[in-house]
Amino acid sequence: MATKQPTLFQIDPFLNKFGARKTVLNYSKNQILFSQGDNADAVFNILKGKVSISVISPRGKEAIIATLDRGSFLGESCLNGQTTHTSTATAIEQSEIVRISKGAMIQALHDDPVFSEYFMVHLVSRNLRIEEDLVDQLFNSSEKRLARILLILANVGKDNKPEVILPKISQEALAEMIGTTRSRVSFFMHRFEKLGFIDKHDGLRVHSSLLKIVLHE
Amino acid sequence: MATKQPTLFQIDPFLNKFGARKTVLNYSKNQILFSQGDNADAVFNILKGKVSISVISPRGKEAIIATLDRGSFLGESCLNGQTTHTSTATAIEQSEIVRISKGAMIQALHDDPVFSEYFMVHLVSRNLRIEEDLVDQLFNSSEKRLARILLILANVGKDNKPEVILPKISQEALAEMIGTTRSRVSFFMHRFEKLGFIDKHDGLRVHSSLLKIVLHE
DNA sequence: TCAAAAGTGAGCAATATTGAACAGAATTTA
DNA sequence: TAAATTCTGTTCAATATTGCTCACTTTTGA
Repeated sequence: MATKQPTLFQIDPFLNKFGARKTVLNYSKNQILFSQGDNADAVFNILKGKVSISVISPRGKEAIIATLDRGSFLGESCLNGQTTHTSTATAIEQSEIVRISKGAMIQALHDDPVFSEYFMVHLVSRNLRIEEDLVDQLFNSSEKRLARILLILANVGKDNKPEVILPKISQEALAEMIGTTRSRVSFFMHRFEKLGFIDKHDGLRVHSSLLKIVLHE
Repeated sequence: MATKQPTLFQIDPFLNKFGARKTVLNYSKNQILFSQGDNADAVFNILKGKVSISVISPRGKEAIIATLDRGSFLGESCLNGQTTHTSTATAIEQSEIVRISKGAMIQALHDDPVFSEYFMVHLVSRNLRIEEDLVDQLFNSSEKRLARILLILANVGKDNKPEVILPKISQEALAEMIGTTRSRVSFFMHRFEKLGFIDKHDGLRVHSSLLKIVLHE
């Protein structure tokens, strides 16, 4: 039976490349890696844990535009000449992160084609994922967007079990991920529960195959 | 908001790298480069013209998720192991496009660090732009999204003129870009016109500084 | 050039969504 | 453990948005 997802290769084999121009950092839950507006002069990679990327609108509304796992890069926009961060990165659990200075990153990308490819694959898949999120927003009602994000969260484990227990997540956070209000999330969660798509005995259980119905209308 | 694109160098100096594994193609207006579902085995670069990237929902709604100019790459997702295209690329005017086979692209990225950097910058800025679009969708009403897309279109010329004439574009296309209905676009265009933010004497003129008011509420 | 096709300006009822409120449940922290 | 804080379920009126329809106008292509 499918053992663990073939983790391609992690960043570890490359780490020594960066010498002193990298730092391994520990972040506790809710600690901030960088904030919207901060100077952008380094790229980060998640060795362990999870990080959310969020944006705050001028009117104070918050949106979570990504949650990233082990292996993901953050802060790549500094490679593009961006001098400040346009989003805020927050550890959502105890995390271990390596910080690579912009210079070291550029040099490594230049010198090591294997690393460069590794990084490029990350960029391309991030691109795809954001594009999907955008399409989701363009096409779907908030009910469908909620169904979709629940399915995505349920499939992180990937084993395609019929019923998956979700890591704890607040309605508020869900609302920020799909761009709606908490009351709306509450409303639909109830509907999903009544319809048997999810249930709440020890944690939140998602019945993927049923919930998929919502997506296909 | 549309980050300034310092035209770096174009792809031209790299073109000879690809030898016979590239083709320069001519597309007429509305001709399709590839369709959603097609096999993805090449990367494209726009030498001249404009291309729109669109997605069709299961229910037949269409969304335009990007319009790309000279210098942009398309179809990069094949580098990520994607075997089929998740979107459709259509020339929106007479265009000259170079098609580079996946193999040739991977090899060039591997062999030529300068080309690799050139491509990476493209990926990162595309990422930023899509992220902005997503944030826009998450935060803003359709009125603001319309204002924003008009401002982006008006700033392609970049000279920051107070009044810019827009290349012709239908309300339908605008609706597909911002994820709303044509009637909504029609409604807001009128409002903008009444308020003096745009006007329609010879083509569509956008008064950028006024229209910006809408964004800041 | 002229008919067909595409685009536009309404208007309108049915829905969807927001945003704010409030009390009770659950969780965290001192 | 108790108080403080965060979450949740639930209202509800005010808006925003959709999805149509229909009559015009403009553009396109044979």
